[in-house]
Amino acid sequence: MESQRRSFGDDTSISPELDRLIRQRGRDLRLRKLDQQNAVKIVNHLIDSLLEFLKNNDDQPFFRDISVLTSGSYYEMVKINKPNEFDIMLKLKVPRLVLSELDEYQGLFYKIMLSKATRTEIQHFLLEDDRTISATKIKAEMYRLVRKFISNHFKGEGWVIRRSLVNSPAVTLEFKAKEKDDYVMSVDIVPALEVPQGWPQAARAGPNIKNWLGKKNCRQLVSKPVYFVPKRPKGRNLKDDAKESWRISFSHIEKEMIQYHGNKKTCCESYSNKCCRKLCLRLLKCLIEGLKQQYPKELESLCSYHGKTAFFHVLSDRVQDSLWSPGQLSVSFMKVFRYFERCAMNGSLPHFFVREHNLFSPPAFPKRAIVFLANVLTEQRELGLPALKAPSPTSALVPAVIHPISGTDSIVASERFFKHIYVCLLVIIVCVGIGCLFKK
DNA sequence: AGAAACTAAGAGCAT
DNA sequence: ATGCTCTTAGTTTC
Repeated sequence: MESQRRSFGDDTSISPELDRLIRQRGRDLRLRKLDQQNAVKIVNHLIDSLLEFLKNNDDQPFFRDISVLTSGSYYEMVKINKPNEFDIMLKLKVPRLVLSELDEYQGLFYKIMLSKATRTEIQHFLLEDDRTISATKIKAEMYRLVRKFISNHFKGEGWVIRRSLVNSPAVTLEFKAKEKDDYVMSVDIVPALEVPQGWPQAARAGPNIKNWLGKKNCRQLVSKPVYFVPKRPKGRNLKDDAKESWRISFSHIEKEMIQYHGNKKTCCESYSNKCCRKLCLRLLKCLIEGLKQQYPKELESLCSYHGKTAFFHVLSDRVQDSLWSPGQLSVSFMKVFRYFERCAMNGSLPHFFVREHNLFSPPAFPKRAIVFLANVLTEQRELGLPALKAPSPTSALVPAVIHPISGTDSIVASERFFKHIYVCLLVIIVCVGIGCLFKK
């Protein structure tokens, strides 16, 4: 009995050293105010100018009527180490839409059509049927506009547009300071369609937050619109619909849940009722980054969104504010960690809003990677979380942006590119070889 | 549309 | 280390 409790979910066994490590690391992860000031000056200038450019641009009226939705960890206030990644969603005004879920993707990817024919500006972004909104066309135009903006207004100011990746919804801008090579920032700009007319069927049940945030807040959140970003599922040989597909995004809901995270309204209102929920998420993000750095190949499909999702599941189950008091930091973090570990062991991490979609299912997350992750997490726990110790401040500057919406590491695509080259070379060599044989 | 009010969190200082 | 205030950035509201 005793030993069984120890091997499952027993959190009483946190050693003083582990407790100290968790607290120390939690402090180190803070963003320095000076870094923030420097970053914000540059990034806000960029975003303000980009908005002005888009609102006044003459050649693409559809992108004139936009509004900004800041998202991602910086704007959720859970960014760790350095303020070097910013996520901006640009909401595009669209007429009434009809969504149809793509089979095989359990409610995450959709084909989006206009509910009736239109003569508004969106007509240039439709497929031949004059109804279906083309994700690739919208993304390509976003890219073209951002590139035009940079070359017209930001020449030589340190901003470079990153090569577009087929699986990412974002146009990514990178900032490199001239003097300091190591100073890198990135801004992801993601076009998004707003769908105010209720959540799609797959998410209709709503997130499991009634006990945690209360029925009233739940109703409020569920009455908000959902967004769709131009992202196609992973994999080769996609069907035509999948190539033009949109992925549902709950970034704005996630941001709100992180902001109003308490069971009681008074949570984090003053000193006396501070809680450690956000800190737990930061620590989990740190651990994930550390592991990805240590095993980049094996954990290629792992991203911070998996951690965030697990975190939400724990919050919705462990609702009492008192359980999350700062004094309970290490206990709380280990609860989150153990849940994440169990998800990996079971190969099951349901999307928080689209519950039938398992984020730990192949092909997006290969079986091998799940098994590897489960083993690595167990090992981490047994060794006292060495991955938290890894000094990552410099590594955080390596421009491997994990996008919360895209949920994939941007580096993946470039690796695939090189694989293609290898394969091509191999084929050529074999052909030449065969040719030589025949000559003989 | 822009200013004011409000919130969160880092910094600094005292204990 | 912990408690508290001040400052700044982001958001909301009018």
